[in-house]
Amino acid sequence: VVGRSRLGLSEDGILDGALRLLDRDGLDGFSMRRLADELGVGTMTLYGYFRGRDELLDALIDRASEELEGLVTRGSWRVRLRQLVLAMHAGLVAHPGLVELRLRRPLISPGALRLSEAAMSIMCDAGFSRREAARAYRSLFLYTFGAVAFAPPNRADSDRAATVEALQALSPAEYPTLGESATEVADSMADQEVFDFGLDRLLEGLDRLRRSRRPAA
Amino acid sequence: VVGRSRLGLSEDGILDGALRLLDRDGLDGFSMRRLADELGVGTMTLYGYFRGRDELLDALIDRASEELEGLVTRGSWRVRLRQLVLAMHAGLVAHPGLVELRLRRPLISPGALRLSEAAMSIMCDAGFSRREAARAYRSLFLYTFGAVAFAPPNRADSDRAATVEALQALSPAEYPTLGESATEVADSMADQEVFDFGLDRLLEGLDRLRRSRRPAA
DNA sequence: ACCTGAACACCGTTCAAGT
DNA sequence: ACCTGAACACCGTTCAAGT
Repeated sequence: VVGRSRLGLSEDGILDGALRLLDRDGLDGFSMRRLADELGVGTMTLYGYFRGRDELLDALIDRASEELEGLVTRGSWRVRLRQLVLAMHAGLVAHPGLVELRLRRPLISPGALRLSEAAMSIMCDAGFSRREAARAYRSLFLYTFGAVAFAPPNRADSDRAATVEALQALSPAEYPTLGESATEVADSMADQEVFDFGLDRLLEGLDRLRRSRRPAA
Repeated sequence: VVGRSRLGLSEDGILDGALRLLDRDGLDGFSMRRLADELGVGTMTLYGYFRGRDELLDALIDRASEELEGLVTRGSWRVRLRQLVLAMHAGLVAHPGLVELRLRRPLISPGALRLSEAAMSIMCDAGFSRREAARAYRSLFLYTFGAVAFAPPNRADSDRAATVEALQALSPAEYPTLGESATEVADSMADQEVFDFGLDRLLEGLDRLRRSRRPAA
């Protein structure tokens, strides 16, 4: 289905260009006019395929979230859930612009709900109640999106440098612990393992909850 | 220090107006021209106080983050850290627009670092290494900002409704667990307690880590 | 059916000026 | 010192038209 219009245009082709533009220039650099230029068509041509900017970006999210699906492998509920969340994280990191523009709407396209289905099934099978499983997945979801939105890896080094500078400017009297921990705090801004650290704490806490409800296991 | 210029203008007065505008109309509704109108001055007047839009918004964040400081009370490290994170969450929920515009820069103003100082000192006193404490606070921070950015409470009900609709449209064959858990999943979109749930799992996981390093306690 | 330029109501910011 | 209109280079989108 590769473009059957006069100019070789199609919804998919437009979305490809949009994702390319978003990855390259960020959300700030994204505009309908620039996208049209990128595709070599008039701006208004895009409005024949999408009702407007918002609808185009929604369609982009919907399509991209289908690619987030991670291979669910064998192992304990905890191992499988961990893999699922790490796959979601990796998928988002590949396209940080998507996270930025998803702030204002819930993520409930069929593609995104595949992940929900997989996560819920892992947890319900493991003995969590449906309510616990729903809350747990929601927590993991918020943590994962927060991590990509507020600590995109491509920004890690500059954030680290800015943090060092800010910490050095503090008075040791008012900020004693931060003064002693300047290195560790700055490192945590650039540390790719921080996400895994928090994820493992969350999973540990979920495991404790599950064990307390099923003392036999 | 209430406005000493010809028009009664001051940096603080401008920031007050900016926060009011941001709370009322969201980041989409915020513009330099509208802020100037709101304040009853010419647009360019603002440029006498701030170099531009970005600097103005940065100043707004810096000032607002000082207000996040929660009263640190007595209790175990876990109780105190929990209160600190809940205070941060409540402060952000009061001004969701701030979260939106903080996406692109690290949060390292002195005001924000007060919270870091308090959290680091609680955890280091409790026996966490500086590295663990830094990672732990970073995880809590990402979780908290993610929760406000991707699940602002004022949007909870409409998100819940949209989720119910999306879940009902799914084929039970492809999404069996989600079909059974529709109520619980939809509820988790509107559930004010989801934040607390995830926070408590994180804290539980941190407690397990701490205990494993200090088997005596 | 598919595509588009012109026009409208918006932006942020530079510049040169007004008091 | 403090304030500002005009102008420039951008936006998204409506409308009326071109092929």
